[in-house]
Amino acid sequence: MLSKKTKYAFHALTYLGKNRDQKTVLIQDISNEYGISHKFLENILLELKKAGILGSKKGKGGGYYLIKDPKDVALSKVIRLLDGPIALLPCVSLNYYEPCVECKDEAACGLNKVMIQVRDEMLNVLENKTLADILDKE
Amino acid sequence: MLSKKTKYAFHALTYLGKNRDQKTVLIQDISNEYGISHKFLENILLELKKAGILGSKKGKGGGYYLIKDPKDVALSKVIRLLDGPIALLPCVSLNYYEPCVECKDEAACGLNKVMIQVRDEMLNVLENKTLADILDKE
DNA sequence: ATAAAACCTATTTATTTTATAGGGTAAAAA
DNA sequence: TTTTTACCCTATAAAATAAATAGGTTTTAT
Repeated sequence: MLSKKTKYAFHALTYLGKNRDQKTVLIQDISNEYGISHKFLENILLELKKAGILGSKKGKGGGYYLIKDPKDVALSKVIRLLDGPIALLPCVSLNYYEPCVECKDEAACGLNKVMIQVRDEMLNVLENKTLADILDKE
Repeated sequence: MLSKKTKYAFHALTYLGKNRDQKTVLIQDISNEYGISHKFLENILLELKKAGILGSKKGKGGGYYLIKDPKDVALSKVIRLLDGPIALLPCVSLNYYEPCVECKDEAACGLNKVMIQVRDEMLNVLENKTLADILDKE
């Protein structure tokens, strides 16, 4: 399951995507819209900014805005940023690989092979679908 | 990510599948093989038994054994049993559905639609691959 | 100057996962 | 029939992670 952090990130991105006509959007507006704690959302937006997805402007009249084209924001990127690995096992993660401690021989692990398949099927959707696809349907 | 519980369940099932020639296998043997706490594993095997995947025999010479044909144990069943939902959002879970609290209109949610796709791709593997597929590769 | 807003770091609280404890119960061997 | 063996069950504790909060700092428009 995705964490609330990731879910909130998607909500925020959706909101910002819908309001691209505005120069900036306040954290407050987004947290009001979805009933998310202001401070919690603040941390999330900061991460999205550090990742180069959002831009911001400080001071009066400031706020956040989408810096990337929605079609260039893959869903996988957002999930990895806030939640970490997409794969179901650390030993098949592309971005957060770790061997399974109890596994003697990864090459001979049947579970490993199936989970690679699952990962690839997930990525097939999550790498190709973007924020633009979400916005389309709203 | 799958929990350790689920991972251990797969290890145990693999071990039992490999040793189907024996009448029974001791918890101790499995926990030794993978370095899993005896008591923790005990709980997991019990759940697998309640779900009709394993059988057991009490008393001296007792232990656990596979009651189902490995090809009839879908990976999805094991995951749902120990971990719960496979879907990435509660609002797209087939077996553990719950609406997202912050979501006003599920039918108009773009994220919902994409996550249904992800779920279906995952299930396409996890429902069709079974314990037999894992055993094959070991 | 002042007010408004993002920025930053740390801490606390809550929840979930993992593990442990300790006995109860059934079955089989001797 | 006694004893051993190992499953069965419930409750609790410890650890890890996720979620939320706190309080100050910096920047900018007016």
